[in-house]
Amino acid sequence: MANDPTVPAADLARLRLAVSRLHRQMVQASSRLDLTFAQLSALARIEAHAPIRLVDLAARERVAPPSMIRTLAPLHADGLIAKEPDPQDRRSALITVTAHGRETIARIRLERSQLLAERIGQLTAEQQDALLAALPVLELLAEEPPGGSAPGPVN
Amino acid sequence: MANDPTVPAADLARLRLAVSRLHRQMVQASSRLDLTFAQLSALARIEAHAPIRLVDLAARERVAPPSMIRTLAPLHADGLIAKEPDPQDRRSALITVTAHGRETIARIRLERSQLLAERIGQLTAEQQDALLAALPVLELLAEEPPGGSAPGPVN
DNA sequence: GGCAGATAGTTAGCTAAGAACAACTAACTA
DNA sequence: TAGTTAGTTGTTCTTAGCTAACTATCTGCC
Repeated sequence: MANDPTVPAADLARLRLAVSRLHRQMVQASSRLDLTFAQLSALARIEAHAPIRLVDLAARERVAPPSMIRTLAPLHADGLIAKEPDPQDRRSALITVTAHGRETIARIRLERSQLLAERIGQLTAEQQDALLAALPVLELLAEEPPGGSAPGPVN
Repeated sequence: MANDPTVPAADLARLRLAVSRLHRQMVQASSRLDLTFAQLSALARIEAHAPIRLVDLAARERVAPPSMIRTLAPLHADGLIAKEPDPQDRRSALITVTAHGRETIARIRLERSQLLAERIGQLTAEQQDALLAALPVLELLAEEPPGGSAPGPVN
């Protein structure tokens, strides 16, 4: 099933540990005033796939629909996203990012990346390159379904 | 303060998103039966710095002492760690990993890495190399203090 | 045409992880 | 002896998810 195990288990453990510690650090560093990580992730997903229905969004984020509702509620209340009626199906709404939402995403990304930018800026050029080279791979791992089979239409 | 900004803000945002999504995926994939991420992180830290006092461990993990106590309680109850009296200071205890603890860490790392291993095994050799090359950089980012100044003695 | 079952969105209530602060005891230190 | 430090307990909070149950709508079929 798997290829030759070029990556030993010890390195996988290191990767797991680094990711979870990095995440904790990001959580601790983020002010409690703006969007949570679940909200940012959902927002980015909406931006990438808009207009998208709630169930599809929930499926892509791999959470149950009620969880997605809770995640989106503050975004909707603050006008970062909008729900338009689906002409094909009056039960569902098509979710989009508003102009205000796009501005907010851009602003928050800048703010949040400040600290990380400073620390990455102090890495050597080689280390920065290694990070950038691995970025698409990390994104691939982060996106891909743990289940394996296709989760739904590509949209 | 920072070097030339070789890494643009957009990539930082991608990195942040990838890390948080990866973390969520790992959380979802882990069975609820064994150690949590905070526990694994603390355990790895103890392993690396044993014998270590609770306050120092808490400082290294960047949490308050009560949080660390709560994290360690099940580990102590299950005999994964041991506390020896500090001959220098009868208030404090020196925390170490027991043999049972070491076995458990090894076993859990193997189990948890199973899924990740399969998915990484399906990456191309170039992608695997990129990941491995970035691993030390990720660890550096994960370890380094967000504050900047030295947090305490090296051991 | 009309009904049975499936599906979209939602609300209510619950759980777990992870962390915080306040306050306490015991021990150390100046 | 007074103040500080190490460990601990009680209590609370936030984030992020879940299931169950409900309404409204859609769809397939007889």
